[in-house]
Amino acid sequence: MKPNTVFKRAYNRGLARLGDYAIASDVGSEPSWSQALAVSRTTVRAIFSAFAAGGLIAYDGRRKVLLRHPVAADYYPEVETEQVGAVVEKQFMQWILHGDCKPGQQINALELSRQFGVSASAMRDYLNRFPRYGLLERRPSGSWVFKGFTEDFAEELCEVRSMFELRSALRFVSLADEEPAWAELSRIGNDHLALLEEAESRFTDFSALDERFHRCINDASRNRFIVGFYDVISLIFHYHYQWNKRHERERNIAAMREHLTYIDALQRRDAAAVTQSCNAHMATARLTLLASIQGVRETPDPGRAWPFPGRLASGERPQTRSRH
Amino acid sequence: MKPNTVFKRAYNRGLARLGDYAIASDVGSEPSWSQALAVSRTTVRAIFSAFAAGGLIAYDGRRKVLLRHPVAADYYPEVETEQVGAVVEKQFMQWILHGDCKPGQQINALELSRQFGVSASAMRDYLNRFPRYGLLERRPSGSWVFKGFTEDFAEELCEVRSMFELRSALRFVSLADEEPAWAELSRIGNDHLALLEEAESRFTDFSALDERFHRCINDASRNRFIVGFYDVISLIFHYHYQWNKRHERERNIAAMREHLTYIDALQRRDAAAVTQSCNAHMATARLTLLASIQGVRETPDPGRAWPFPGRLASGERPQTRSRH
DNA sequence: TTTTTGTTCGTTATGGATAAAAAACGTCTC
DNA sequence: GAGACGTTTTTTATCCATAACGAACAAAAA
Repeated sequence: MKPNTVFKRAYNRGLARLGDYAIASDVGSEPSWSQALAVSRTTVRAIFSAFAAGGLIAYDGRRKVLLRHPVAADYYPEVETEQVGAVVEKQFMQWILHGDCKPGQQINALELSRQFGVSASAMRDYLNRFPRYGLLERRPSGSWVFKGFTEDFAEELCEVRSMFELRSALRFVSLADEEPAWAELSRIGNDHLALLEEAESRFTDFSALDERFHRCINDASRNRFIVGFYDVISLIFHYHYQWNKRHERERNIAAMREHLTYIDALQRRDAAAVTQSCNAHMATARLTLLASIQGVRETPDPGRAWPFPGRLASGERPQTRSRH
Repeated sequence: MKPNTVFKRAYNRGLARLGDYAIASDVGSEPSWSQALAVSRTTVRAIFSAFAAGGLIAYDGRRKVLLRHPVAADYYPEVETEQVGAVVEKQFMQWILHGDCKPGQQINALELSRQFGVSASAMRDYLNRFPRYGLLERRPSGSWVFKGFTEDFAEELCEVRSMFELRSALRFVSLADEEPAWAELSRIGNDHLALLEEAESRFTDFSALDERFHRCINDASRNRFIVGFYDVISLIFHYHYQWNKRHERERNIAAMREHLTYIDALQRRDAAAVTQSCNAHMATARLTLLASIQGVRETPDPGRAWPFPGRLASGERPQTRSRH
């Protein structure tokens, strides 16, 4: 049956929100919470009931007054707040990128579902949604074949990416001055400068900035297929880089420099310079991705099981792979 | 539970195959039938059991001898041989294309499933597979929004199609002589000539030929994203033209002429001519699709003249996008 | 030995059940 | 009367059951 992860996640966020109120004060109406937590009022009512049962609030006629502030023990464990779909996605991407499966290999959905600890239906559901990425293919018999996160895949991905990005960038140049994209681009440029200043300490924030930048450009295409394709890029890069931290700092700094050149060309509306800087950046991204794949594929140190912790223990280094 | 449509379809094909045998002769082994009907031996055994139960064959030790030839009443109705997925797709595309559904409208999956006479699970399953076409979008709440088969959609589709097709065509030109694609292109060219000869009577066959031609070109890209994108094109065109037979003959003849020019340019490996003929054809295809959409959406005026010339009338600008 | 058949087991496609969540609809209060 | 609340109705997420289908294997026949 349907899991109440929506409730639990909203409940946790609701606990945090209780901190904004003083003891004995009214915490506000159900609709306002519905809006704030982005869930239906039905769920808000369930949360309030739980708050009341836990002695956090008390009903006083129509008012709901805060009795005490929440403590750590009030929260649901993080792990219980994940949707099955998200769990499957995470596990599946790990399975793919960790690379126990060879290109062309048939996928046993049932065994995978057991391995991931989800039902066969959930697995099927996920696989159904996945094939648009071109990594999976459906056999006529109904089973699935993993096409492989190969160099070919990366090459083809990058080829289309380059086409789309250049097209979008050139269209960006012809946007009217009052388009909000210009302001966003300007902000992104400033954020690059700020991040470069602190590159030593905060360079991992680059990933989010990178996505923001390229989405900003791709959005200018006003083409749902181009914009949608960036979801694939985003997914692949997101997961891939998560397991390839090698030379991350140098890589990111170089990418930021390229971005700045690129942004400058856009702002000058210099089509030739945009073309050049865009192509240059795409070429770098391609090389990075390819190198990254080889890094995963090569020398799989068999002595080391992949240390997928359910949750990283504190003090544990996040996501390093010592074989690099 | 799982429907036995595979069995029924194979059974019908098996009945037809029984006609090849003489009364009282051995109809052959299970493996040979498994191969011929492209189903597993398990299914063949089920079919043979049904044949025996229906008095069509009799087991004589290890031999299976034909008792009588099948008659019309032996066949399962065609309708029962369709997979649920196929039924949903057909109904859904029909609903979209002639439908009263407006762009941006929320889709009620449960009601649709009732309307189509399938289970909610099947509907959900289908919707999960569908969104890659960019026509549907998932709301965070889990429901679906129909983005609309609008002119914008068609424009964006055609834009990407043009990019991909040109890229593929230019790569086609650089294929080595011994690549089988050249032979296929040559056959396709001949089939065009043959079809033009009989255009009066067989012009509906053009649809299949058109797909074969463009797939042949797109395959040259050797890029799974480009090749995969043609599935979207194919689906849209397939279903759309099915309900827009207006001016079909003129449309098809014009397209075939353009194809022949295009093919000739490819065979001469003349990149400039390829670029020109490809772009011209893409522009025509775009106009055809747009007109076709308007034909569905607007008052279907059967008397109206075909509003798009096979070749662009002089002075008409190709590929204008009024919103830029 | 090679092919065919009987049998068993594992996997997939679909429908159905159920609790969660959202939406809709009144009623009530300030 | 606008917004808040209580209640009912509808829709969704997930799991499960089951028959269909496929694949592998052993025994039997050619």
